[in-house]
Amino acid sequence: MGHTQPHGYDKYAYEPFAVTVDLAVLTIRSGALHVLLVERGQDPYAGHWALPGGFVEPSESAETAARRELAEETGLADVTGLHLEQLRTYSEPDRDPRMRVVSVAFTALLPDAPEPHAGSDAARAGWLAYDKPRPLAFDHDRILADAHEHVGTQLELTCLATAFCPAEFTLGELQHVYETVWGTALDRPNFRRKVLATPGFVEPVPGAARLTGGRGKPAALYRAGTATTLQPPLLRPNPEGRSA
Amino acid sequence: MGHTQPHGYDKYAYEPFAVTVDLAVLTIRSGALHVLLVERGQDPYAGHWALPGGFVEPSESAETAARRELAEETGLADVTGLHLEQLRTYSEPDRDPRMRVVSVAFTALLPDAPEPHAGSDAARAGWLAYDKPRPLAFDHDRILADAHEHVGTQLELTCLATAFCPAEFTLGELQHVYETVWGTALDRPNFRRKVLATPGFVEPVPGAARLTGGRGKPAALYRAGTATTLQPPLLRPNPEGRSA
DNA sequence: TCAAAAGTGTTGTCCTTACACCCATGA
DNA sequence: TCATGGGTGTAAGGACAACACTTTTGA
Repeated sequence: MGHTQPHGYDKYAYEPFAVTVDLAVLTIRSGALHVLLVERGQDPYAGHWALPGGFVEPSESAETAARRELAEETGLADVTGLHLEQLRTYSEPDRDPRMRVVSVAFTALLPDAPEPHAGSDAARAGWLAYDKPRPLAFDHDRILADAHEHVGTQLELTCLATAFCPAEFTLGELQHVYETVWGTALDRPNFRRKVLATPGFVEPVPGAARLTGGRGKPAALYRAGTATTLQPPLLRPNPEGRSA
Repeated sequence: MGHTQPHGYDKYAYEPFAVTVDLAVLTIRSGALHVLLVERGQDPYAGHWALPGGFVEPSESAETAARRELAEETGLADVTGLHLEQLRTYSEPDRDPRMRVVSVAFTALLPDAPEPHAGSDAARAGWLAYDKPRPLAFDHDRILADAHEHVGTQLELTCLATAFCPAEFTLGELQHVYETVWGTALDRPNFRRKVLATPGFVEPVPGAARLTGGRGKPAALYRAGTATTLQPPLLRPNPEGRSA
């Protein structure tokens, strides 16, 4: 911004850039990772699934636009508290065949999954299992993969996992978040100790317990704590590469 | 991209967005962290220091534009191998008083510091000590702070530190990178063991040694290895918050 | 009484830390 | 011979992995 300006201040000297947001909205449904997708109603990629998103309006920041789109697509009344995080920006010149589109991608994590409504441009909208619905329109496969990788890394380093859980949750549910996103099983005793040993990760709800699935011993309930970072980190069992 | 399009395909229906890149180019000079800055020649912020950057051209991705700007600003002939990483995108509507500018910010790390040339729009360009030159123009203070934080976190998790070093370096120099970016002292024996115990972090240059500053025992030389991630991470001594 | 899920205990291994100490070089 | 920086050794403490085991519920 404000640097070398090839042709002075003529705002229309160049082919304009469109700026959009794309949202990788993740949730856990019936024990599996799901992603919010819309089915495109028009070309290009008519009939393909795509990430929800839309244009940044003149008075908005990308973050504001993302939150507005999230509210519109999920039908959630209050998205102010939801975890929304910028992923990265995709700007390859040919990523949209119609014109030059630069897209700021976000990840959002939801505790449970209200049914979405289809927007103006979309034929359908819904939660689809993470593994299934490829290929997506445009470069959305890559964006979604980047989002998954990013969330996986964030689980190692931060207390983000609680964003997938409702206000009160059991440690088993929290562990299930990790196992679902990472695709690996964790040792329950060790996970439990690690979480409880991290100050501010979770705080107990006194006296409360929940019967989980009707089977087994009732589990104590916890709320998300105030801490944001995990020190030391909670590393994935499979020592596989991280990008970031 | 390709989602709800309020007014069809009229590319000029809206006030256009300008898309730029901003570069936080960091290096270590005489033992201190330095950042590449340009002094603005025109309003707004004439006479203020700012991060180098410029417009993304119609045929470029943001990454390509960033690499081009880096080459132009530093005068380096070959920037293909240099470490360049997308930081995040800044899109607040009022961040440039002239028009709507969305900027994709990058971090770049350089081993040594060739003197930069001032560009067309800039009065001067140069390496300034990281702590000194505030406030910068626009929201560049925040971008620079985010870049610093990001690099600090990357040093914990990846083998990125070698990007600050020349092709052959001593372990003392590598340790100095950590100490400079983090602002903390590290225990030399432990640092040494940690680095050497990580396969692919560094590889020894057989038989080579360098007299460091003319004083002390000559140090063995190492080259950057092929590994990219640190497993397990090399945590900062001061357990202070990370953002991400 | 059994299956299922929560929760506790224990042990060995690895990593980290905080040191003490020796080595090679220039002044 | 001293200051300076490189390099090795070591013992204590913490974190983690693996596993056995107990508890509490519904069927």
